[in-house]
Amino acid sequence: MTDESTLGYALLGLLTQQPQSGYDLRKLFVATPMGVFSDSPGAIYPALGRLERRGWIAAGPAPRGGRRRRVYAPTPDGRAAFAVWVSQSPTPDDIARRWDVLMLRVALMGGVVKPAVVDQILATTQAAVDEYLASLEAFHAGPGQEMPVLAQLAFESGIESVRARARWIRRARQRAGVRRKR
Amino acid sequence: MTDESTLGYALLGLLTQQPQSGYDLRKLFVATPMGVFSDSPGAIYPALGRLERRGWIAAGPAPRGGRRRRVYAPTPDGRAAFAVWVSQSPTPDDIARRWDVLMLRVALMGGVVKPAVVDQILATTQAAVDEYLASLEAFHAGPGQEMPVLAQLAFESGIESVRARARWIRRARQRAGVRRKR
DNA sequence: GATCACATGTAAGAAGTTACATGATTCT
DNA sequence: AGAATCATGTAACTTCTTACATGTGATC
Repeated sequence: MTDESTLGYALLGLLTQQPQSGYDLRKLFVATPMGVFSDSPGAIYPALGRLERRGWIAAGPAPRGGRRRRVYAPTPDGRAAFAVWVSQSPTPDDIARRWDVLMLRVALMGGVVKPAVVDQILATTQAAVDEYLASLEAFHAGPGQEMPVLAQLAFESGIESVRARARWIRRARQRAGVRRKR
Repeated sequence: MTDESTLGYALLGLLTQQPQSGYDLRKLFVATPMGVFSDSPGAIYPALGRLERRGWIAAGPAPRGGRRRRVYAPTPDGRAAFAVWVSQSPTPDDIARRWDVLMLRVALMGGVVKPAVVDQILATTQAAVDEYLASLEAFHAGPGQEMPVLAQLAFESGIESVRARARWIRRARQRAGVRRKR
């Protein structure tokens, strides 16, 4: 079976936090930065259909009276699949090109994996970010010098983003750790 | 006619800088952060085909002897279409969800649009980034307080990225302006 | 002469986008 | 009653991904 899409996992994670309908989910996606993973009904409803066919979510009983609504909740299989997804160790590609997906996993992993696993993932992330940053800086100091000025500037924007991530991850590990000792 | 894809414009822009083959372009995408816009032959060659059918690029004469190579160069129509694309004024969506595309435009706009247009685009970008940042901070200080700790952290990563962009754009405008006065 | 790297491409399938369709329910 | 909005979906289209196909020139 092929992998589920990022959007599918995002929906699954939100349902893990709170059973709700496709319409509710869509409102969430429109209202928050999670909308990057698409906020159109033409993506959300088919994704919910896929999750249902996989047996990862199931719709509750149809409400008697009131509007037609399908309130989905994750099945045990769905919870397990979601736990596997959020527990993935970050790959270099996650760091360099799918940071948003990694942050989605972080945002939704609370209550799903043990604090020790969260720490582990954040530690791996820190190492990978530092390494990636070093490679970008090396490029900038070396072959990057030959690029046109505007190309260099655009590249620096990328470097600054990664620097911001490197700083963030240190704070995040502290905050996540503190919470654990409560 | 529908819009060309981001990958298509990226290829067109690179060809504007330097006529070359699909293979050369692919090497570029693999070696640089431009790879985010896809670096697989299954995307690049069809994109080149589309550009050719649009009349935006044309292949030079087949080399006699040596390997089979199709060296593409932009046509006048292609140059014009590219200039239109890079000159677009940044939309809120460009700022919030397609920053990478915006940076691609910046990286490739040198020599294609007049310095005054570059300044104009960067100024618009600065205003839009500041506004977006303010909205994120308002969310963080308000409804964001109710999110789980890890979700807050992930959100803060996004805020920090945008802060980095806000700082970057100020430096970038200076550097781009200085260059102009040379 | 065999193998490797060059260079271009195609096929199947997944998933998103936009736009439209449909009906029920609540509001005025 | 009529309009707006809730809620779910479908259809056509585009483009990407992965994997494979093909042939030629260079290299050992």
